Amino acid sequence: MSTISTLGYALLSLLARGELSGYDIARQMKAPIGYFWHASHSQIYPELARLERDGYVGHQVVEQHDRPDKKVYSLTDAGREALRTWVTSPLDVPSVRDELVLRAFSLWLGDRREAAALFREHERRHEAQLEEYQAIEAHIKGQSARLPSIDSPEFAAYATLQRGMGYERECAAWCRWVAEQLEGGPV
Amino acid sequence: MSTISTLGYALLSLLARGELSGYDIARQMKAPIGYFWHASHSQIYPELARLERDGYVGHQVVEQHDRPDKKVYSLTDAGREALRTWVTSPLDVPSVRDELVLRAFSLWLGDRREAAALFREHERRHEAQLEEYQAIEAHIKGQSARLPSIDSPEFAAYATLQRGMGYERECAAWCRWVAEQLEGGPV
DNA sequence: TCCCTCATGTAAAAGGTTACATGATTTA
DNA sequence: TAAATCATGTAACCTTTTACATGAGGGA
Repeated sequence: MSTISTLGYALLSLLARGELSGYDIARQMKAPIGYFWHASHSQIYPELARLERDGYVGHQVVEQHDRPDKKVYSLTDAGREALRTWVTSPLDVPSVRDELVLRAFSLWLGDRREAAALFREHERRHEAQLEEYQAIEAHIKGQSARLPSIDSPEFAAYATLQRGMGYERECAAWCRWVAEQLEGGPV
Repeated sequence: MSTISTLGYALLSLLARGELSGYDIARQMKAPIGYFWHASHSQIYPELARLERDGYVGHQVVEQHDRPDKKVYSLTDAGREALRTWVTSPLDVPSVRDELVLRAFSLWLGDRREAAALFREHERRHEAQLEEYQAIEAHIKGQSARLPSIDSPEFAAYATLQRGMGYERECAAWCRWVAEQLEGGPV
């Protein structure tokens, strides 16, 4: 049944929660999962075709009168099984690529004020993203006092949200610390 | 003078601290900068050739008797200037790709115990990496009571180290939280 | 009338990983 | 004798980004 790329699993992950068209998937790739695995439609459409060819998904054409017809994809049993075993299979820690950290490594060469402005701006952006996540969390907590069951897709989404909040909080804190050093240091 | 890729700037960042051969750079790409921008020798050698063609670096052949001769690269004025302006130029927040978070999104499908084991293992790895960073920090702090000057390459390296520690701490904490949820939840 | 949303694709280019290729010296 | 280190490269492949391409319907 040939191997599936990580992108392929990302698509299966979304389809495991319900039927979606390629266009729907492209939209879902913005939040919350897209913050940890982004893909654009030019990657999604060919990957769906590949998954279908290999028997992991199937599709039905849904005719629409006021808008273009669409292909609605759903998981096959093989697709669901592949996804299930992938979740707990061995995984190496990923190699991170963050250009801002790379720039920090050459901070001593750049203009002090410009550098401070850059880090302050990134601090702001990470804080804005954090607030977005916190609003989603508030919405979830508003619906029920306790966390969703561990076996539910809702808990899984909540877990990725927690990671998102932790990530943004840490990025913002680091940017702030760097900016403070740049602003407070000797002239 | 044509554009430089992020990888190119990564190489310039290292050369700004001193002359290095391609082989040296490949080794440096393991720590501390490599944790935020990795590259293997098959990328490094062609990129150095490109940077030289475009006038950002130059090289001298150093003959050695007991080991192979090497090409030692150094920055040109143009290379140093390009690096300097790059540090503070506008930058979009990067899109993150983390397969473990992607897997968490499908946690509800997988075996509970296997999932807990996976997250415990990643917790351990991130903690091990954190300890490695802390050892480097201890070494730096052992040399001098106060932080290195903001204008120094040492401060810049210290700043990336801080980011590394924050990153690993946050990853480990999240993995631990997920594992605890999986282990403590109802059967 | 112009732009946005819905909807699906292809193609070219850039970036990154893995494998191929060579060869001397040192260490276990 | 086998493996690791030093040293430099190329080639094939996979992934990702950006641009090209089309077309209907709705709202400002």
